[in-house]
Amino acid sequence: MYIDENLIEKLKKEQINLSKKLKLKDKKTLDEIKLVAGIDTTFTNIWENPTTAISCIVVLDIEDNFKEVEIVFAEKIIDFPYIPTFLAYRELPVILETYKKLKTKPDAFLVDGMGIIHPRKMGIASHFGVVTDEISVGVGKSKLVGKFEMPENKKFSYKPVYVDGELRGYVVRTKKNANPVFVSPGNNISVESSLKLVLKCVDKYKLPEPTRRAHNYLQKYRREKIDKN
DNA sequence: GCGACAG
DNA sequence: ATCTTGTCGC
Repeated sequence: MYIDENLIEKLKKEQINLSKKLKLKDKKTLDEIKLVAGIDTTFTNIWENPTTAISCIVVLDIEDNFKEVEIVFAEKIIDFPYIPTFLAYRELPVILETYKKLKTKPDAFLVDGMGIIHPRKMGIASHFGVVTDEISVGVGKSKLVGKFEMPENKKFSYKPVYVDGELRGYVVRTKKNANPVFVSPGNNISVESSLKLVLKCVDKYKLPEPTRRAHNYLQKYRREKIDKN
């Protein structure tokens, strides 16, 4: 699919409209959030377009040693390239298909990528949250936009991230000697609570458990699929 | 004008 | 995001 400047402008307007539906207040208190889902996406071949996207959602009970409650996958052929600030247009379609397969109703979703740490507050976690009206949080592994200082090299230290002079999220050191992750609200949650929720989901590794497991299951799924062909 | 730019 | 084993360092 070829993207011209007109389409980009149209999508920008769409993001701005969607951002008006954002709710950055806590829909639930932290104590009410027990089932947390992690969402991740991979591709069979990232160089070709169209290509097959595979998505996984893992639901964990964070009050029961991150016990796995449900795991679902979905595949979908996608034909939209990766363009910074428009990630949702590439990955959201598969994610929504996966989301439809869930039998359980998680209290919140951790999406890999940004929430409101985005030029128009419409990172993929926010886009997902607005479309589904779920509680969502963005957890990204690298910077998209924003001004911040590096947190100290100590587990759980963090620094604020500002975009347009506004506090949009935090850079968080989830593990010592590992690069920090970028945490921001997707939808239906505040900046402060999104940080606290992610901290509650961190175990021994850099990535919060829901996201980490979704990622691991995807790698397994992907290589088994490729072995067959 | 130039560099930066989630996955 | 993916191709890939061992290896160096905290």
